Amino acid sequence: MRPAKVRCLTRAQLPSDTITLARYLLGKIVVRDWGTEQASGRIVETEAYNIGDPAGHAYRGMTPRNRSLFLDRGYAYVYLAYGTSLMLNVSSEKAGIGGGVLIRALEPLTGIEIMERRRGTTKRRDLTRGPGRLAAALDIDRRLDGDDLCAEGPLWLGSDGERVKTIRASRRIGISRAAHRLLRFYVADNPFVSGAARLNRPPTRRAP
DNA sequence: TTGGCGATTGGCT
DNA sequence: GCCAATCGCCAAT
Repeated sequence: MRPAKVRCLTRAQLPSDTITLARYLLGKIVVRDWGTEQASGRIVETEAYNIGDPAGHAYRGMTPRNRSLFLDRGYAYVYLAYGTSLMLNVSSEKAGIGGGVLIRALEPLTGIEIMERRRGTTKRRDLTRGPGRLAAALDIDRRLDGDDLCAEGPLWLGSDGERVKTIRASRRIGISRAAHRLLRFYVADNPFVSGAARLNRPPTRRAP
């Protein structure tokens, strides 16, 4: 059976609220197109950085770096973290309002060999598990900042109709402000989700 | 002009 | 689990 056709998401399909979008994007597909070849992966983990979030890059207003977060929803915001790792975000609010969804992990779908080459490993599970890793695998850098993800250009968002079964939430990874908020979303029991195992278990009730 | 600080990763103990 | 690498950003000087 051939894989289902991947259709580009339209801007109208995207929820115009950061947290709703972060959940909506789980199960959707990131496609990287170099013209002669292509690679893609299914989104299995996201984090929401919504309006008024002190952990979000948009919190202090627009700057040269973060201006893409203030575009209409569905545009790429790409930045370098720690001087070593590039991060892919999807702008998530109306034009003029800053918000974004960080894509934290993908399940590799196509173009596996390209991603293996770019990552210097053939360990399938490590190819796109983690935001810096998936950006490296897909050759995503600041040149793609501001790219329209709702158009079939070098980088776009698609769907093959697949729906994720169970979405779980946790604290976000690697931040200190608003750290308790449950704004990280991931597909339950998916091996390509990043983060420590204890973050990826179902919520447990506190002992009495 | 400068210095502190990350939405991480990979290597080593 | 701990920690160094590495560098662009930006608030404050």
